[in-house]
Amino acid sequence: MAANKIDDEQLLAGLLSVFQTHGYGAASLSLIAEATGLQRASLYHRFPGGKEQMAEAVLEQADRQFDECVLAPLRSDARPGLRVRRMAEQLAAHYDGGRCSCLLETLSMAGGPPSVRAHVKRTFGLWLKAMAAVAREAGASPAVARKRAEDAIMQVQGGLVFARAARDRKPFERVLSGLPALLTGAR
Amino acid sequence: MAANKIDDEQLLAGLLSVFQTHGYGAASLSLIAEATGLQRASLYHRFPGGKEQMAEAVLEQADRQFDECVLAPLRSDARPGLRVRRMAEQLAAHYDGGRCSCLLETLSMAGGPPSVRAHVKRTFGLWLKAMAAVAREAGASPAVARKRAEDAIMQVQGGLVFARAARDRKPFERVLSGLPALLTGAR
DNA sequence: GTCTATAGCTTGATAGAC
DNA sequence: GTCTATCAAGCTATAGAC
Repeated sequence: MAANKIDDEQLLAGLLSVFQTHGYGAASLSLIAEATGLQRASLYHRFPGGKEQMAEAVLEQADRQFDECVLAPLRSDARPGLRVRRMAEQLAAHYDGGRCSCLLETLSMAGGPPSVRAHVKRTFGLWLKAMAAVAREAGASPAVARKRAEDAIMQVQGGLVFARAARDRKPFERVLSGLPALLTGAR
Repeated sequence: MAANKIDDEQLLAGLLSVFQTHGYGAASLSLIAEATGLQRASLYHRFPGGKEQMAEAVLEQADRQFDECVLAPLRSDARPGLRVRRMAEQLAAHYDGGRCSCLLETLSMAGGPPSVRAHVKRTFGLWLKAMAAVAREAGASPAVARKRAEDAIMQVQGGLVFARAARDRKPFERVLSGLPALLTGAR
């Protein structure tokens, strides 16, 4: 088993940065080759399914990373407010304080293959469920918990769009610090 | 002055739909030609500056439309809560209940020319200012008014991203109906 | 003002040397 | 496993007929 010149971690990091910033349609193999350090033909050796498979791989990696880093704190045995605060800290790191766009946002744009859009929808559902579970533990009814989780996702996504479009990351940071109160229903 | 086969309104509507759904980088001239009913070469006659000028034109049109339809209700002499409710109704129509992405969101992605990204930032500023003015009239301090306006924009943008990515428009509708209370500070 | 035709480049993807 | 070379198709943009 000949060693890969570029290991999977580097490869997926390059793929992530390109899909995250350009979306599916505008992510060209030239951009990906540049970001990963591999030639286009080498990318097809690692991903025979082409660009679609590359996007799938980066979504799977993002799922794992998101679960291990961002959602993991939600499953601790601390009190709900503290758990959410830790998730917010992980979110801040994950999105580099608002400097990065969300992969789910950019890959949900028109032009991508149905499999990719379906994956994005599914991942959104997992995130929603994890946050609603904490809201429930904080005392909310199922309906209210879901509503709070939806609000949390919308505020995070909106904060990221605002940061990118208005080039002002402060509101995003404010959203993150407000998440514990939002999800637990604290005043 | 020979009559245009496609009038400016149709032309800009086609441009809008393409840039809105695909962003700048993935908006190809073929897609634009198909959406507008003009051949690629004819598009260059109307927009000698090419794709960049097309994006600028659609942003200018969007600014006008946004000001005339969405922001106009904010300048009426009704009480603040009612003004915001009318804006929310216009927003619902503008984004077709969450079926459309926001042009400002898609054009703020990487890959577009600096002039386009600068225009997007400026338009965000106008929107922010208009909503902050209503919040002030409802009794908020300048700082609080700005914060409320930022929250409103983030929730709307987040709601649109959620609708597209999770394919669920309900939370976006809920955001719109909550805007009057959010901006006026009502409980 | 719109069209057909075309230039020159880039795209996604493949073949084959090493 | 990665590379260079290549393909057909797509791209942005231009030239010139009508």
